[in-house]
Amino acid sequence: MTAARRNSWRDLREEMIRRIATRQWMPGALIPGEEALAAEFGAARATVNRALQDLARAGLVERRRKAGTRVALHPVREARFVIPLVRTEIEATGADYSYRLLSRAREAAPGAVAEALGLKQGATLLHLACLHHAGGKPYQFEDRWIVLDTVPAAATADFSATGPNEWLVANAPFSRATFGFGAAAASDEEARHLGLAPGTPVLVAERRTWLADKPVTHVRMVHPPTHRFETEL
Amino acid sequence: MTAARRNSWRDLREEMIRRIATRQWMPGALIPGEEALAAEFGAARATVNRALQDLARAGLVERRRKAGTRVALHPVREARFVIPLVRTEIEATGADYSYRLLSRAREAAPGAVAEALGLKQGATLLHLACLHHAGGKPYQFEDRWIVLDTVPAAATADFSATGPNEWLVANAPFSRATFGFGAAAASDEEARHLGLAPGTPVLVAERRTWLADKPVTHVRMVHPPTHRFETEL
DNA sequence: GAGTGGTCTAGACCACTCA
DNA sequence: GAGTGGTCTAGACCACTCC
Repeated sequence: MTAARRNSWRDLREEMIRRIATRQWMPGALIPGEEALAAEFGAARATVNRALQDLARAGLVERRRKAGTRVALHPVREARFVIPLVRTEIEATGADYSYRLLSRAREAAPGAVAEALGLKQGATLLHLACLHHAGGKPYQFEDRWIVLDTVPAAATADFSATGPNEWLVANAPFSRATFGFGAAAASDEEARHLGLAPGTPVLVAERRTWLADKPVTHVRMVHPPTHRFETEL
Repeated sequence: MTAARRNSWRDLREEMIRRIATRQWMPGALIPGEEALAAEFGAARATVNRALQDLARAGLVERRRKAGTRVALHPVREARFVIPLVRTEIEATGADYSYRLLSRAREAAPGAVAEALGLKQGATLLHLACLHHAGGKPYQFEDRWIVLDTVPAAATADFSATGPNEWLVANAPFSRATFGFGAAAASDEEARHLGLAPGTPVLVAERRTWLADKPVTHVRMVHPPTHRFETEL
């Protein structure tokens, strides 16, 4: 067949993006309803709907029942970062990966950690400090807290060979997670392990997970300032 | 079955997540095909498909034609950050927003900027420095380069009242973008405008956009170390 | 109340990939 | 070649909002 059957939802989406980019559909303007577009493109309404939903997810249009669909005034495009395992991430670059467990103990969670996980102050958690190397150079310092009430098996798990990271993804499912980035000055401990001067700027990523409202883990991942999280939109 | 009319694709997704979380569907295991699930849930295959596609997008399962759908071994969940306009972002918190243009000039792009955009070294771009305040306190220092060959209208645009940010989203569509996070020590200029001591750790976000292979803009957004990019997965 | 998007169904064909 | 996901269609009803 020829151009006739080129009406996949991706084709529709592409055409809609073109109309928005060329300002044939002006920012803030109402665009035709799904029924009208379906008629124009010679497609089913479900197909038009799929294309429009994708544009809405990308932030190019805003949709409201009864009000209709309009081109977003401020295209709020989203950045999607994939957060792989450290090991996977490093091996993907072709560099050698090595892991070392620095310490392991049951300790009272610091106030900030307890608060982030919604635990009462002073709760006792499993605390691990780990170091990940890429190509022989320090790559990430991992400061992890695991809630043993939620993941009792972690108490007897062996984290000396593989990181808690990998153990958890295989043994502790979660239903909700938060993720955040920030910058900070390296603490003495972080600086020592990463081979930096104390106070050096470091990139900090934090992740917390829950399984059905029960906190699972909190991890603070510290990277040298040369590190970049990059993504394509 | 429970067969009330509560078989929306979200309900199916929730049940599937539960099965993965309870390891009723083990990591790496093949799960039933769409047809079988549709029969079991008493739903149309399209509905099952919608739920499964959503799980795949979230990284919980991996799908391949003929091979079927299996629970992801390493739940490579992705973090999605919405990158709104600074103004929108600040106003959403209820704080007052104010903007100031610090400088504007045509200059040769620094090597790093030219390289990131794929321009030849020494290309002349429009260079803007701006400062965004939230609630009277410095929030973001914006160091922007605009490619006038791609966006000639920027040469005569007035950036004294509203930021290049807002002007660009309304006047310069793009088809590709990259986004990245990193940590750095504040330069003297950045520190001065953000009210920090030089060398203080700052969170740096960079964004570059292209319109059909022609570079549009490069922006470096510098935040005080108190700043956090947070997201829910 | 009425209009628009959100979703479900049933059936069909296609496209990819594995054996 | 055959099995599985990917997508399209046509029709229907529902849910939310705006007037």
